[in-house]
Amino acid sequence: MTTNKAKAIHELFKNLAIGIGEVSKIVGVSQRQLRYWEKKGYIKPIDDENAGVRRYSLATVYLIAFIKDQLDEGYTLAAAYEKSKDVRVKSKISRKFFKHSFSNITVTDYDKAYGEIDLGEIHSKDGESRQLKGIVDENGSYYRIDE
DNA sequence: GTTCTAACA
DNA sequence: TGTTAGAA
Repeated sequence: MTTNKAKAIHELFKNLAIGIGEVSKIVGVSQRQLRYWEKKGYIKPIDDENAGVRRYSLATVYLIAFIKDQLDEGYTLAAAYEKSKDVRVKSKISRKFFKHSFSNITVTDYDKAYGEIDLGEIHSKDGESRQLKGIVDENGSYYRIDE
């Protein structure tokens, strides 16, 4: 796939929006609740030029679904929202960390999906530089340090 | 037919 | 929070 195509699809997803009725029906949260959550500042509809109707981004729909799940598990709305913020930052940290690490994967067995992931350099106090590898092979998955 | 706000249950 | 009214 060309990067242009990938970008176009990314744009498409970014611009996807669904109305309150459908969100309510799909996620199982009443429209009343959605408007209430908005008033409390937990969710925000897409800034729409033709004001009058709420439209939610895909990301917001996922947030709504997450909050709904937490609510079903007994958390309060406030607690559910705090938790959503927590997973949001942690995901972001994860992405930032792995983004630069997973570029180098060597396949050692295509059929069995074995390989070695270059996780980057290890800077030890003795000044030595070593490579950290994530290995997936017949022994499972584990780390290995290469000289 | 859908969504809006506001108000009452 | 559900539901309903009346308007857009």
